[in-house]
Amino acid sequence: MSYKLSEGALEVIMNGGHYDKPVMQILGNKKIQGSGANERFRLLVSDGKHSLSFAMLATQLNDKLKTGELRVMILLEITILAPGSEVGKKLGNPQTWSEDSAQAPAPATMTPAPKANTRPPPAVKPTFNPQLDSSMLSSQMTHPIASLSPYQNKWVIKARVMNKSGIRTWSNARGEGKLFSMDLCDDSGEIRATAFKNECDKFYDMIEVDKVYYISRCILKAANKQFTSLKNDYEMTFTADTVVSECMEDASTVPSVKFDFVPISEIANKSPDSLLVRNTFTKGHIMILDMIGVCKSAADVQELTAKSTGKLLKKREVTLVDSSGGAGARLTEFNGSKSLSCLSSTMVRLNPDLPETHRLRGWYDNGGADCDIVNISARSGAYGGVSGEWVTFAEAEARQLGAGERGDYYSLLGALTFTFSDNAVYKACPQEQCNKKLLDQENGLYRCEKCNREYPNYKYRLLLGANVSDPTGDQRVTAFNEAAESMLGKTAAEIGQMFEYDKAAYSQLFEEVKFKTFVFKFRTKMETYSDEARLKTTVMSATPVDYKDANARLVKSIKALSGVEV
DNA sequence: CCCCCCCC
Repeated sequence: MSYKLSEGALEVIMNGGHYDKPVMQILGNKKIQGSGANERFRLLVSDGKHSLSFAMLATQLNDKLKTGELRVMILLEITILAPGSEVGKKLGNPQTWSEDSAQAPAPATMTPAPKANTRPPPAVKPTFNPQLDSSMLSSQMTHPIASLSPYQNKWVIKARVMNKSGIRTWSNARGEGKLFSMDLCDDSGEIRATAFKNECDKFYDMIEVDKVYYISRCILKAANKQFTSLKNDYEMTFTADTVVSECMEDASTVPSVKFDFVPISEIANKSPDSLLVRNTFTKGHIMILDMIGVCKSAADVQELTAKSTGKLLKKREVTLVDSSGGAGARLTEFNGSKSLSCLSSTMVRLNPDLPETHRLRGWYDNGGADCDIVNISARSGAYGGVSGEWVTFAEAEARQLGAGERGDYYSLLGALTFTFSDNAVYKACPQEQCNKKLLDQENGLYRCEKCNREYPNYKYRLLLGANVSDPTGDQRVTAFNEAAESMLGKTAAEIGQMFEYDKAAYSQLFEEVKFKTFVFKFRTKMETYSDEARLKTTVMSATPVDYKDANARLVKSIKALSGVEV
């Protein structure tokens, strides 16, 4: 049996023409990406005259590839005329198809399958010119960003610059250089583009945020998901051939940046752990979000040195009120205090012309400025720490509180299950700032090792060991003077007197406080004693329970857990 | 080819 291929059909198709029901030979195939629904195969096809490897069996590109400069051949439907095992050989002597190999122009449309000996008709004027320059670009021939892949390098996108970084330089073992990057979007999707060295110089000034550009001839590669929160599996790199041209006509079809503003009140309830992006630099989880707010106050610029890198840093704290703004700020939590940080990718826009801005301005100017604001960055007490939030022992453990360098602070509603009366009170140095335990010289004088002095007098101080329980667990804690006074309900002086003169009352006191409930503020830190790591938890304060407040918290957590209004 | 996102 002989096989008739549609000789010349590839040339017609690749020049933008139409060829009805071409007969081709499939010389090979390659799985190119994805799996499941994204599975896609690239075929090497031959019409006997030319062969072409840019043929894809695709689904999602079908409706998107409406452009005139069809460079990828998409096989929508094929009928197998004969299996390869039967054909057994490559038909004809196909040459790899390229623009240059198309000598003759073809008509834009060519219907029924040509007879075997018909010479292919002349091709239409190529729509894609190797000497492409920006003046040739127009909306008529653009590709959706979502269709870009490393397997197809002849494309033009019409994209809006959402975001542009500053120029950054680097120097490492592999060399040095500079770069800037930008995030581009169109109505199909978004992609990160990076311009290195020469291209950095060439395009940096030209690229402006919010403008729309035609861009072509970049290299595409897989995006490293660790470093981007954009929804694209690929990212692009500018090359020496890259062409960028500002779109001067109607750009309204290209969407502008879409913000998904998170109100501050919602940020309060968000945890950076409900991660959108895993931050590999700090081993923690970060959440990237958009917010819009009125800057109510701004602190001076502070200079500090990063502990980890020794790098000199600058920071400036600003207070934003009400709803939320900016783009891609980083949510962090430090001892319960929430804050947003700007990343290098963060775009800060002043008075953006958005409905949300006007709404916020209206709110602020009409009393919002004077509103009582819940400060979600507040740290409780003088110690820093939890912003009023109560955690349980189970949560404290789950959050690994205390594992860090500096220790963590948290509040907890719990009961004293045991207090250790032994050595709970001691004679301390009478000096105001010195609370060192005195050594009894047995001669009416007491020696302070710290002050290197002897005193005839002393003051009583407390150092109380206790167990605290909550419904999820318990913890051995230590309470120093003031916290211990709160727990025992007596002053150190009173307790000292009891210890000296009324041992029974003293013992009774420690019995009485058993199962008393307090709101504790703890500082906890992992410490190592003879190679054994142990959590050292100190009571910073113990206050009686305000049950109205406790109830409100309970109601709030029931709501949060159940989603039901109570 | 970068890939840093820090501090209390």
